[in-house]
Amino acid sequence: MAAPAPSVTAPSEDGARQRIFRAAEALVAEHGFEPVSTRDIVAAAGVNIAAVNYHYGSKTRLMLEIFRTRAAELNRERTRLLRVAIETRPGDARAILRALIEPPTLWISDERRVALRFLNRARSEGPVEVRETIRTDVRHLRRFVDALAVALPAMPRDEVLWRFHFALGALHHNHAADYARLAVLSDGACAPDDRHALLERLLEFIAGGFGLPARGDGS
Amino acid sequence: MAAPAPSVTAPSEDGARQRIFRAAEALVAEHGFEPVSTRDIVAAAGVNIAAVNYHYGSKTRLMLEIFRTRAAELNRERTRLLRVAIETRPGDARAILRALIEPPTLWISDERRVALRFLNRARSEGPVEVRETIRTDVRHLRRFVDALAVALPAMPRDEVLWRFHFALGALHHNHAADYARLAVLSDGACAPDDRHALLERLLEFIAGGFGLPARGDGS
DNA sequence: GTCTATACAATGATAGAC
DNA sequence: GTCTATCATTGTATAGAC
Repeated sequence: MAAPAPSVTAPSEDGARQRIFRAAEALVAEHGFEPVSTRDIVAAAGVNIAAVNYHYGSKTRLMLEIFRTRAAELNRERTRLLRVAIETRPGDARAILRALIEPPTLWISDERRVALRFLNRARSEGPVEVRETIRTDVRHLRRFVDALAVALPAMPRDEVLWRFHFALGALHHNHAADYARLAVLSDGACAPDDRHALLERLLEFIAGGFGLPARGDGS
Repeated sequence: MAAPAPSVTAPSEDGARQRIFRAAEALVAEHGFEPVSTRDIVAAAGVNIAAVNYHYGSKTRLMLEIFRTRAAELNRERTRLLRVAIETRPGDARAILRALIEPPTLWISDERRVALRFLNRARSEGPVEVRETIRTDVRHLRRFVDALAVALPAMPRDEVLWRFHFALGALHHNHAADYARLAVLSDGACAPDDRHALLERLLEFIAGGFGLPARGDGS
């Protein structure tokens, strides 16, 4: 979050470790896990084949580290937006859902795009250990479920949880391949170019799934 | 489709080819693509290592064949239900959506469960060629989009397509891992044991996403 | 046509020298 | 910290027996 602090010992501030991280993230984001070999990564990073194991232990642990780093960044932003939503619009379930889906929809700067594509690929194609982490680490999601339960007091908690589950499905169905399929199905009419419009569409779909009335006034 | 015709030459009616198919499907359904090697498959099928290449050309082509077979079965059933829905409940968008999600939710016999788990895994973890097929072969989905457009004449076709896209996301978010995550998140309260209840929940979520009013009377 | 034994290149990982 | 050499395992290919 703060600018990189200059260090006396200069502990590989942009050393081999960082270069491996960036190269692996970029290659996997573009080509996927399966086609990217350790040798591809070290070639792009300009380091020796053994460096991956030295710095990260294994290819899988490298991928886990990238995943954890980017997922933490994403969820930090979500949590911040959730706090704002609860404070400024208490009881507004739509604002809570917006905090959930806005970061993964609006990360569109070059750097963020790469991070997002890596995260999306990791979710489905990633090594078993990454998917294991996704399955068991749900702390960040619990905050949203709790907030939704407060905002929707008439809905049983089971019901909130199920609908939240379905909402995550709709949200996660946003790989490049998913949109490519939609493009085929729509003869090119539907493309995720306008991310803000996509955000509003997705939000309205999910809000409808939660039984919220169609949006009346602004926001 | 017809019963196996007795043949004089007995052309491997339950021979190596079939055994490889079944073994691969079962192993991948249980363990996933990555951990199952060609040698695991041939060991389970009781055939030689070269048999996979002889009968299917490659491991990937074997997986493609399994995928195409099971996906065709699933989509045949969907299409049949869609036809019934259009005939008996013309203009009922909820009935159309039900035809889409019922087969992949209610395939619960032992044999169907295996086929479904394979299809779900193929969708995310599968080889690039399988995902390529999923991306480009959308004929079966087009029928549903067309039917929905007829049933929802006030909704622009773009809007139908986008909501259909989100609905597929909610529907496909039903891997074992996804439900495991929901179980963690709900402290064990939510589990997909009752598939009929799951079907109704999912249908109501998607119907809400399409802006349909909450279900009034039966069905 | 069907199956087997064997070989091959590429992969992720590791040991040990420097 | 970095490198070279080497390892077992992977998917695949081929030659030849039945």
